[in-house]
Amino acid sequence: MLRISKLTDYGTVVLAHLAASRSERVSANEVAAATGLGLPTVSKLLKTLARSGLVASTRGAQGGYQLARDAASISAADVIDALEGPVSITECSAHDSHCGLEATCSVGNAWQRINVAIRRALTEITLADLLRNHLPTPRFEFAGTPINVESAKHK
Amino acid sequence: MLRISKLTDYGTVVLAHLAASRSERVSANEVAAATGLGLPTVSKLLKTLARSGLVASTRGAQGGYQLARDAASISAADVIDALEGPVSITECSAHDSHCGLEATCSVGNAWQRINVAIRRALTEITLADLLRNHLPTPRFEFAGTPINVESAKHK
DNA sequence: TTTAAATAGTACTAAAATGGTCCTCTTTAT
DNA sequence: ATAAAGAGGACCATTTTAGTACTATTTAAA
Repeated sequence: MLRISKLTDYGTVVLAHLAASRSERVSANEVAAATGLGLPTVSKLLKTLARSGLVASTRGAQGGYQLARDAASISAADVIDALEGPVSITECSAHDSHCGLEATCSVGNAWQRINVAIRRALTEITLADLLRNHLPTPRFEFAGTPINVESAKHK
Repeated sequence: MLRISKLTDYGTVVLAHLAASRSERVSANEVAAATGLGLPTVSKLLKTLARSGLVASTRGAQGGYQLARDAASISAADVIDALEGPVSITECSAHDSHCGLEATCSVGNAWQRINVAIRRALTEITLADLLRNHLPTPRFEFAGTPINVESAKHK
């Protein structure tokens, strides 16, 4: 449910690597090698992240990428926005015939509010948080069945 | 970003209609007519919702559906779980070669925490909330550009 | 007891999103 | 000049999603 795309997930990994290489310029190649992701994929991600201003790029030989701002001021919401675009939680195909006059629009409104709530949560977590994560991994219930965090984590 | 599927959205509409028809048994046909959604789609949704226990079904002539419990005790999280299954926010294709020893796993952990936060938000909003929604529709910024709520709502 | 109105379950198909790769162009240090 | 980078697309395969259809089962009512 409500999952972010694999690309966004990878994007976080890439950004985390940049954050770890404190302000030193890193090439896409190096990032790929360090993270184990494919070069074309990493390259694509970095290009997108550069276009949306999260990383700064330097072209030419000895070029590369670095975080455009401090890791503490890049939120999870920023990353998602950059890689998945500002699409709202509901899409609403909006065929004119659909959605009579009843409770329907109310529902749309409610999803918007949910959206705001989620967004707040995403804004509160920064890249810096992602790095200092020697917190105990919380075990939590998910739809009744407990999720095995191991299998959900990057291996 | 982070959007729920159209089906889940429709599911909410369907549930809202059931909630509005206070405990009277409603057939899939009636729901379809009332909401403007296609009968096969509504039918499929109701079957799924029944299987996951959110609605109770009665078979045979004069049969139909009704909410299994009070609208106030059905959360948005319940609806999403029922219609999209308990998939975590990150999928993590987990090819063994990927994800070196570095910051990667940290990232996974962080997404899990984000997941918890989102889940809390989703659990706090109930079907009952979805119904009493004559709240002013909030206009809010989304990734810099203000979202036109009209186009995001059901039309 | 037959019939028709319903749901249950599942399979299938078309369309859209996603992930991943590749190619060409531009920039720049050496 | 050359080679090492990034910029920007185009492209295709795979998966997901949405929607439909079909068959079986249940049950109220004629």
